[in-house]
Amino acid sequence: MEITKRIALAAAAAIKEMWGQEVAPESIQLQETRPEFEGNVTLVVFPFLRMSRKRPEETAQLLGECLMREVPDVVARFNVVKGFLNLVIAPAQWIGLLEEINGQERFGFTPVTEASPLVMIEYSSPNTNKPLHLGHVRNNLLGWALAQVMEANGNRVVKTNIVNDRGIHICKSMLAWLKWGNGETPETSGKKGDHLIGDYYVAFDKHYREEVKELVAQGMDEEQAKQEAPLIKEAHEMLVKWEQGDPEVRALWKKMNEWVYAGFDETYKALGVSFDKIYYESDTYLEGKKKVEEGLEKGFFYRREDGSVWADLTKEGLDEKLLLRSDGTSVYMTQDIGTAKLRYEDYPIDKMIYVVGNEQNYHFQVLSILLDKLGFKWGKDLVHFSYGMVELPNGKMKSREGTVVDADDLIQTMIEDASQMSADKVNKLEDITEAEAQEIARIVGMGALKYFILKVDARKNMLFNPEESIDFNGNTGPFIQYTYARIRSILRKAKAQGIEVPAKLPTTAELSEKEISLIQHLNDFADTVRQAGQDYNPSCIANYCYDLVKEYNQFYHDFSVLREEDKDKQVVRLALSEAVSKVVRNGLGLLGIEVPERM
RNA sequence: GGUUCGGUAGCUCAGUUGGAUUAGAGCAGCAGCCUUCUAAGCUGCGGGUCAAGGGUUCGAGCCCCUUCCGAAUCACCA
Repeated sequence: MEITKRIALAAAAAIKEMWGQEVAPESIQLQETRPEFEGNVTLVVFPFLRMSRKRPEETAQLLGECLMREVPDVVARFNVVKGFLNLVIAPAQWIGLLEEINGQERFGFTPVTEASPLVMIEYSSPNTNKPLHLGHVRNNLLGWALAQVMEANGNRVVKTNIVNDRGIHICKSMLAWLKWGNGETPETSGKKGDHLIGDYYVAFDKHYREEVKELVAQGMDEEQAKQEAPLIKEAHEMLVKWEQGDPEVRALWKKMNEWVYAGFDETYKALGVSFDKIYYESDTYLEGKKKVEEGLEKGFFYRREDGSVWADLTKEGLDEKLLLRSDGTSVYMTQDIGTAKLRYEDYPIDKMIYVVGNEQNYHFQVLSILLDKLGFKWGKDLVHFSYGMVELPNGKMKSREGTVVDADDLIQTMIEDASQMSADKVNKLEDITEAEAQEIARIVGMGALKYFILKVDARKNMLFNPEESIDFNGNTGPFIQYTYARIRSILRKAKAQGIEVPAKLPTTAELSEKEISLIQHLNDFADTVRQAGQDYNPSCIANYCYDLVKEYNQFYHDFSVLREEDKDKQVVRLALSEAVSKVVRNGLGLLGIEVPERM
């Protein structure tokens, strides 16, 4: 049993015995002792002063004596500072804990069974008219990490993507391609499909703005000009044709979407993300209409004189929300309802998590209420995993102003920088093939990018400065990967010397403060994983990994793992190193960050 | 204006359910450390009114109220 748990139970029993009060063992505060005091675990006695009716010091003293009696194998000795009871734990307990951590391949993970709750996570959700940018990268990395975290906490997870493949935006790209494309394809141009389509989207916008400008110059007011410009009218006509199923338009749409999907797949692969099921809005938007009609019949919604359908949410403290336009076409909300319906037909999900930016907080507040009204049992408790925007030094990313950080460019730059970095190193790895070097550069470059994004609290807006490239030193992914690679190197060398870490560790070795602190730290991994799942926040795992590795590094410089004379101590330090590497591998794994055996 | 979220070092960020005279990392700056298990590292130094004010209590960066500043949102856009 865990050390803290045993202490908490014993303390609760002692309190009941001495002062006759029931205390839940979980409510007893146990924390790591500050380095300036002697001890490993500290029990805070302030909450029990009312029960003991004694001074803090006296209360702590009594509790300490009681614990020495009750769990003598755990508590070796204690001291009292004000209301803090500092406990020195018997070394054998720490050895036991270390064995336990090393004994499990996935320490801190909750196993998934058939009976585990089924959680669906929607993330990515791209539009098909432009390539992915840094904002999407944050979404994809968070979505993937969250899926891993939910699984580590004992949930069955279905990762899903809803592709926004229909609407005026894709018609704009199609039209521009028809007008100015001369039949250009990804093959003939050598461009990635999503970039090719993105270029035509930009081209449309450019010509469109010129038209508007010209109309304004002719005396038309701007709002009218925006609607009257020939290009936008043509795009609208194309959308109507699309909705009517015009074979020519549909064929073009299909062809161009395929190009985009091929491009996205490359980016997804580079990011290391994947999906179990992909939905397309072209399939779901009609379902949404049906569902709204259904709600209309049941009286949840109402129809206005112009034919548009609305939901009145004023009772919930929100506004009235449009669900169908007066011409009967669907809006964003309608599509999400349709998608929800199809999903629930496919999977009997218990919980739905939407990974979508915080700009849509209001949308999901409304969606939750609507899905609940329409009878989705998970609607009320749906989770909008709302993450903050990625900002640039001069504000938001705006594709029109060309101030976007392209995902593919960024990935390529990161890998090149990592490659350069290792080439510049003095103590380069020798006997390494070119292919291995490239693979390491990929792992390290992506590690830097992923860690940079995931270490920040998902809810907060974050800043990315393109002028300064993402760091490889300090609090970064590569630093953690580097420590991992070094530990692996130590373990390889130990093995070469014939030293293996046994399952049963020697108990005679004295443990230093640093070693005990490291074992405690390792043990916290389980709590961190749990917390990440509870708060839907992978960032605490990233920060945990950094803290752990930082502590190990300091330990590593104070002691020699391989040169220790005392065999027992050496084995314990090797076991500790192994445990750190394993926890780091699992922790980074949850974030989708790979670890290199050498770097 | 309503709603929601945020404000911690020059910059980027941590800070678990309130805990210990001194609120932590990294970057940037300065000074050291490669015959020693990988220097993508380690050790020092400087840098803070935790936006401001009040409250709750043994104790507040964290909880409550007020104010200031910033962001998002409040579309027959997606």
